[in-house]
Amino acid sequence: MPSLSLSETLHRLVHAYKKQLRSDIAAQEIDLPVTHIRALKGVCRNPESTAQSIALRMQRDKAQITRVLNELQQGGLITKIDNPKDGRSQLLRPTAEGEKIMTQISASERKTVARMTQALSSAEVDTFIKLANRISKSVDEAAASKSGADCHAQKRPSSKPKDPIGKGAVEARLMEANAIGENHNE
Amino acid sequence: MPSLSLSETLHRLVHAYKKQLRSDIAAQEIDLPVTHIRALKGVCRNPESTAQSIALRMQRDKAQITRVLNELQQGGLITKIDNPKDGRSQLLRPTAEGEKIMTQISASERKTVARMTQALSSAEVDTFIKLANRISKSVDEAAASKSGADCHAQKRPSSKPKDPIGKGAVEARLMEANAIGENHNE
DNA sequence: GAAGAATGGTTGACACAATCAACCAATATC
DNA sequence: GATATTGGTTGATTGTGTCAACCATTCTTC
Repeated sequence: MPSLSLSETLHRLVHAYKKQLRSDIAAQEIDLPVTHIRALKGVCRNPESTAQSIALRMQRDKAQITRVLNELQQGGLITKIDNPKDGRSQLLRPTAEGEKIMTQISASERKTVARMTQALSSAEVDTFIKLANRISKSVDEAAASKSGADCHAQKRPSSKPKDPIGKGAVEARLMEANAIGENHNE
Repeated sequence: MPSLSLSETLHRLVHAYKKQLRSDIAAQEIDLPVTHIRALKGVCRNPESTAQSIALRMQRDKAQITRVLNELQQGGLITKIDNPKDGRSQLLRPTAEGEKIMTQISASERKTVARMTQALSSAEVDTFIKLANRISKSVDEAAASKSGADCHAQKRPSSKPKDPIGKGAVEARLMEANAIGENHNE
């Protein structure tokens, strides 16, 4: 069993990452919690975002997202405009200030990612991301099919798409958070 | 199919993992937060553990560890016995109850890890862990080398600026030595 | 062997993160 | 039109992480 330290590995990794990112962000005099940053990033990536779409994308509780978005709005980083298609929701747009902050954040994150991956080749980073995503996917599927099913069979809908990736694009993709405007759960 | 950024990948991964683990743990009617579980694990693994050694191993603040350990003690899962070698510290030992719980937790964790890695070969898991550890190490080293230059601490007396959006350059100073060189691979 | 630094541990305070339940208003469905 | 559903909000609560102040013991050094 070579995998007993997987959980420790994960905790350490994320702890190190968050700390580093916060440090890099703070160094730019941007004082935003990580969750806010992620949400802002989501808003900037997709001009049609709503609270719901952000919550879905981040896989977080909508209550949490609501609060984060309201704080971003209060801080003047995003605006909400009434959704003409649905009176219940508002479309989220970054303000000029929000775009500016986003630019700085992106720089910080690039820096963070560069530090994290400095000891790895592009191919290794690529491998890591692929493996991590496969792990996440397994967990999500296990959770989705948890009730009742004896689930000794894999719920994988069909063949696992191999997701071919050009090796040259690895660095770029590190920052391309959201190619996921498309929903990714079938 | 979407290839996420490294940061999103990490967030999703850990979120998925924690959720799954909590679910598996709860299924055994064990009501312990993840951090408590990790601490208990640390105590069980090393019969000579102290609060300090646990904090170091988990790379967490000693204040947090103190509280977790006290709660574990209150819950009757561990005991503290005076350290004959050092009047300041106590050695931590699991109680019989603690050992029992630990056994159940281990089973849950094995299950969780099995789910997470069901789509991976053991070689891939191994690769993943190694890459993750190298990343963590890079971050730790970056943090360690950075501290000591700038970083003037700043305290915030009282007010509750529930508006985190602002500027207020709050420096995140890192002290916390590392000594993470320990390789524990079982 | 006493002054002072360093260490192990505790406590208070607080910010961030996550989750659940109740709820309102607009939509959709019938 | 009654009803269920959905997007979003709010309150409450728990967990997680961090900093600072502090006490007692131990170590250092003179």
